[in-house]
Amino acid sequence: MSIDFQLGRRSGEARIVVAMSGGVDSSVTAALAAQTGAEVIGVTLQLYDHGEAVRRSGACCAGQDIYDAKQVADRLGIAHYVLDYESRFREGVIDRFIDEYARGRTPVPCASCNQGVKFVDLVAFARELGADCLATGHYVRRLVNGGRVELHKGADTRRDQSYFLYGTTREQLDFLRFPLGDLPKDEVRRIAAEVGLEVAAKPDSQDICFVPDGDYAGLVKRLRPETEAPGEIVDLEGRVLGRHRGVVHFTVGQRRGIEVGGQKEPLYVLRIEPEAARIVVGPRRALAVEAMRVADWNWLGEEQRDISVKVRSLAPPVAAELSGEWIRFRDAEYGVAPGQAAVVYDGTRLLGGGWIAETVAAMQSLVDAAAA
RNA sequence: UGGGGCGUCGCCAAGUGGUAAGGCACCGGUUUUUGGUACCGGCAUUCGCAGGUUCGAAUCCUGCCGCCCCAG
Repeated sequence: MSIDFQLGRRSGEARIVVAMSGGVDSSVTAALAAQTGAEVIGVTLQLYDHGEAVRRSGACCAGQDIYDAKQVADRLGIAHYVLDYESRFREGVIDRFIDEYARGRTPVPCASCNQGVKFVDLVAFARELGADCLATGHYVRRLVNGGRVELHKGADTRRDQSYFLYGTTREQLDFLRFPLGDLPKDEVRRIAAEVGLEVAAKPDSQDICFVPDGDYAGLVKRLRPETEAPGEIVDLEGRVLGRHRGVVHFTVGQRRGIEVGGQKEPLYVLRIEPEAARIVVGPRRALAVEAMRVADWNWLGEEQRDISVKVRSLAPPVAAELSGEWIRFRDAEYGVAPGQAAVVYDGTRLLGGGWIAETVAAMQSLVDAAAA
């Protein structure tokens, strides 16, 4: 297995910085970099610390994972640094995450992490080291098309991570490399085993890395107690259907956990009103959204109206029309939650994206009735 | 305390003699580097209680308890 890092110079003279989380993917990335003959420097970010060594499988960037990264670096015979980015991670990712929930929105911490700590701070550090590129283990592809650098989905569509990387700028993209983008996951694991990496069988990371037990609500509540203020659950007509134990527990589009029974059809969260500590619920058809406004755009493409867009990491992109900061879905989309990322594609190419700021219900009459 | 109606899983609700549908909620699992969604599976040996009739009752009879409505 040999990967061309497209460095524009003989690999023996090149220097590659690899972001190493301690997982399989970034470890294989480091291995592939080392195979080119370039000087490779592994960098692991310490992003948070839950006190003692966190032996939680599926986490990253703390305790055990830092140790794992160092082991891999040792085996590969490459330099390895651990950078303390805890305060930056707290401000750029964790605090933002908490604030968003307090606003009744649903954040995507992995996206803010990539577009902040990883692709701003770490890129800057790699440049300071005089590196020719920063390589990461993300499943996305960087393609050069007629002198233009493009970001595409990973070849293994089930593993594609482009959704979380929509905020990557052109300058960052010039400097970044994603050697796993063309590989299927099992091939990456096979390489890890072949090279003899201890992490070859390590479980994939999942959930929010800085929430040790999956209880993200607990974290939010500690810093923003108002998010656990009990309140009313109302329908679109304002009828009180029940009570809830804090807006922090809800996301637009959510079905389970509302705990209101006796209905003919399931209820979904339609809207969160944090000031009133109120949750508005309704049937699935009331969840239909025909358009959304997207804020804080990052754009890598050219002028284009007909696009496809993802409003969540899973689920395939859907056809839509782009007009300014507004996106209009061709068919109604369900469960569009403010705070999530809207990521725009043309085929496999990622054109850009931003945060979902507001949505327009397809069944406007229902919303108007609620406001009256 | 005259008349009428009702009481089936947490909620709603089929079922009127043949051996307890379904929906909602809830629980578990699958999927997944966000939250969710979706999908799959689980969920009343028992029908307000106590007797009785019957080969057999949630379904028929009797009594009691509780609730609702109308009339006082």
